[in-house]
Amino acid sequence: MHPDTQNGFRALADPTRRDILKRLAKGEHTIAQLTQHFDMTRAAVKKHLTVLSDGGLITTRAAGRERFNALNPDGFAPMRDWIGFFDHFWDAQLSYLKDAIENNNQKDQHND
Amino acid sequence: MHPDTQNGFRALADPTRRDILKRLAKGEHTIAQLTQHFDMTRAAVKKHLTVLSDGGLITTRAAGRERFNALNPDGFAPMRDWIGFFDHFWDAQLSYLKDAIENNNQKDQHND
DNA sequence: TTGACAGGATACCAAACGGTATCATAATTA
DNA sequence: TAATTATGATACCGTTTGGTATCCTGTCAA
Repeated sequence: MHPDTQNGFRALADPTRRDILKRLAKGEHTIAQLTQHFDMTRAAVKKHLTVLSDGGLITTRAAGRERFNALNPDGFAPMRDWIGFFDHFWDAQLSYLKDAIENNNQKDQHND
Repeated sequence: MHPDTQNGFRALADPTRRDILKRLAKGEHTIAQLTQHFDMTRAAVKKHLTVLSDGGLITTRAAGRERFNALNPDGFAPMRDWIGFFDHFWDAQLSYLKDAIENNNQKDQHND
């Protein structure tokens, strides 16, 4: 369905990258700005940004020698949809639980 | 917030594991049954099931010498919630777009 | 009780991953 | 122009990961 599901989930699997996304949610950041918040080199942050870009979760806007990285909210759709598939099973489990409770009420009468 | 976010996202980052979850959505499976559908050994499938279990996405029920693996729909909540945080920014982008369109309508009047 | 069958555990391997160090390039600025 | 600044690219390194092969344990059936 969504071709970027794999790259998207891969991008979300690392805590540093999830942290980067949360920071980008507050606004655009250059690599240098992001690096200030992490205990790693600029090159390492750059690698994370590449993975996030491959996953379609961020976009980059060049301005002079700076490159502003920004959130791409649309990029979350494949993962949101994939996980959403299982919402149905959560509902199913709920109704199963409801049935179980009702059955228990009946079963209580003959102590089973 | 959710302690299992890391293990959950890690579990979802592999296509074989996502495939396993889709198959478990159809009902319980033993390791041997799952292995039939994949081009890998039972030991490899077992490793994937361990990762899925660490992520809280499946549960296991023992019956004799068989062990039935089942979906744990509740386990998806941490990832669903984490991604859900960014729904707000999608809305924000939409309203930004709406504003941009409205501004463009005004701007059209002086061709800017 | 002895096989056969389902699964667990571990050692091992190649590839991918997260990170650093280093060098190269383009754009500001003194 | 020369120095500085912001970034990109790449080689390299230790660890993790996905996979196999192998052996061990527990359960069912002759």
